[in-house]
Amino acid sequence: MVTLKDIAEEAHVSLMTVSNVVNGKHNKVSKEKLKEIQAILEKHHYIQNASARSLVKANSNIIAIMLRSIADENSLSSLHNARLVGSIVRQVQDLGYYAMINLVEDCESISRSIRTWRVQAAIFLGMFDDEIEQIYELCNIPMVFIDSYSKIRQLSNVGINDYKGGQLAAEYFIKKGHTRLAFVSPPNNDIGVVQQRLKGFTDVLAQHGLSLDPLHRFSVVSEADPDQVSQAVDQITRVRNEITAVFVTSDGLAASLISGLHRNGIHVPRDISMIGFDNSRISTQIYPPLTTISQDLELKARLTVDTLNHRLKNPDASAESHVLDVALVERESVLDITGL
Amino acid sequence: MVTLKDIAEEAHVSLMTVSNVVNGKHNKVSKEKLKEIQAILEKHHYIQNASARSLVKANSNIIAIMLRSIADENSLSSLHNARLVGSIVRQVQDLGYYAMINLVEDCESISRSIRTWRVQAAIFLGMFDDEIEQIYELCNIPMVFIDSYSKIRQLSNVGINDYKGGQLAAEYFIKKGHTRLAFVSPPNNDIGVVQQRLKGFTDVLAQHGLSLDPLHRFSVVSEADPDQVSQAVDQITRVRNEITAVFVTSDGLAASLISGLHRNGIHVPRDISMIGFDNSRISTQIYPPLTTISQDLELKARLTVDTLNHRLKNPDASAESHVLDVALVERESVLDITGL
DNA sequence: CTGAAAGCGCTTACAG
DNA sequence: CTGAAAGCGCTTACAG
Repeated sequence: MVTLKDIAEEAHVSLMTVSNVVNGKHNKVSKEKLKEIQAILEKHHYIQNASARSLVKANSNIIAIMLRSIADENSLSSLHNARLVGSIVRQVQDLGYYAMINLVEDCESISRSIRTWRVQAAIFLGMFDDEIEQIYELCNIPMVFIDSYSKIRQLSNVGINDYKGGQLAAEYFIKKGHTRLAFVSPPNNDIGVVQQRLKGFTDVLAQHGLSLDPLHRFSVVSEADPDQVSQAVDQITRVRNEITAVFVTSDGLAASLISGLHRNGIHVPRDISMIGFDNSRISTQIYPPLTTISQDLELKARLTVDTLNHRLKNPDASAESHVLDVALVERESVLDITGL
Repeated sequence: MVTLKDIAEEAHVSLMTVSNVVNGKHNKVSKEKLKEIQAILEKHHYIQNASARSLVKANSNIIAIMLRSIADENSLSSLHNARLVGSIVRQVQDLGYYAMINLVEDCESISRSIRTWRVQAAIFLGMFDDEIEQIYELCNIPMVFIDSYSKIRQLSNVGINDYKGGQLAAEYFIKKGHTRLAFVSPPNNDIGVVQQRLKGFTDVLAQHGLSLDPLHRFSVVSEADPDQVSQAVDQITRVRNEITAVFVTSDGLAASLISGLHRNGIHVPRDISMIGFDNSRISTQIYPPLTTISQDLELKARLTVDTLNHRLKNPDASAESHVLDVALVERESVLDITGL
């Protein structure tokens, strides 16, 4: 592997001069030497040793993507996470950083990999709100949490208006004549996103003198687990005559429910209407196409990485948060029953 | 940040002794000192500086995952890639390596990131066969290509029996009475996987005195692009009376086609039968549930990382390749028309 | 079992 | 504009 020293010898200059060329400090080098050194660099395909640079500069240009890993579940099997991570990696790379990806189970492992690599900034996906404070105190690097509802003030968060998402779903159902509703989500005890969507949903119901029967709230721990899904399908089937519409917090889960219900002879939207969340690709791959609450994942990824980049370039910059808008995308999974 | 030196001073021993403790060379340290040093290490939450270690050992414990990035497409928006990458990251991490993820557009960028970080091993997804030789000569580290059909002998590849997948689809269609068939895939000029599936498919047809009309082969460059998909839907719609069944090389694309055809009044399997590929989750989220060729992505990920790990632990080990089996999973997207 | 020396490849800070 | 010195935090190779 060619080093600065090798190049310096061949160019009959000091190592420092080559370093200046490599690092673009061209004003510190005479025009002739610059050209000559660049040619030699090119000829030998010189590539900087990131470890050496990282060691002396005490930073690494690595941005870590931390994915909470839940038991055996594949963290990238969710449509939302997969697309988001794909997009984040692209942004990270486009800004000249390296993307390291970590599946994390506890705070200890987060801090270990941040510190061992002197990771410069970190992005957190799927963390529980109560862990965030702990993480935040662990390492003093710029961090952005995605979709968190932690109460810590100094924290950068990029999320969406989940509350509005819930509102939109409820308003749309009501507009279409639905008053007996159900709600399906991951268990919401520790997930702010779910709590907010639920709150937006029930607040609108309340404004219309309606309410969500606790018996019509169903939870699915892992939407990748067929048993969990079919259990939810059975629960909905059992109350089919008590409800006319279901709000589901992810399109993937909604799709699974629709196909499960179909097997039980319950057709969407004929027998039950449904609204999903995310506007994932699957919402147009199924029949009926799914009415859903859309969010802009590319923008989410871009704001996340831009925020970190900004803070890395301006150490004094304070933490900033972003709340992205959501919108209802009308398709065909909700039946208009106002006429009935 | 606490260093070996700090620990050494506090323990009144040399830096070397602490290093031996940290690296588990416990036989080189007396029992008493060992305990004492471990306690101090623990107390200060010592974490090794990976850059320093990497610099002197000329390796990094980083395994790079190289994803071919195609224009604007999100490389993780494909169900297959997302799940595979999720699984690979888990395996990499479980074996004590770090996962760096790179979207690559050209060979240059591959070599740059491998060399700058002294990446120890690399995994390639979605590479074109003709680039592989070039990549292979670029860096002398263990590499595994996934789903490649490069002719280079020394190369480690982990793939599936695509040819058999094609055979299974054709045999099943024929068994169900289908003789006028279509084939939908990405453009297959440079993708071995597609070529093999097609060859398996047409070879079986030939054995039965049948053939695939070139006019019934459709290609979709990016299944994430709605325009591309609806173009394929229109093409199929136009020949609907000439065919009774379609073999599609991915479940995601099959799902999109089914829903697109549905909008054109063509129902699967009533009007057209369909077989997909991968047995992705979506195959059971749609209606009708998709008959498909299944492959084991978890195993694929495990073999990939195990192969690399083996070669890293045994520098003399030669490149090994794996071809995983596939199987047809029967669901409801193929109509039995033998009686008609 | 223990440690002093040299060096991995680079940058910072300084002197010319 | 140019370069000699020191050091980032660690490991290897060797001497005791």
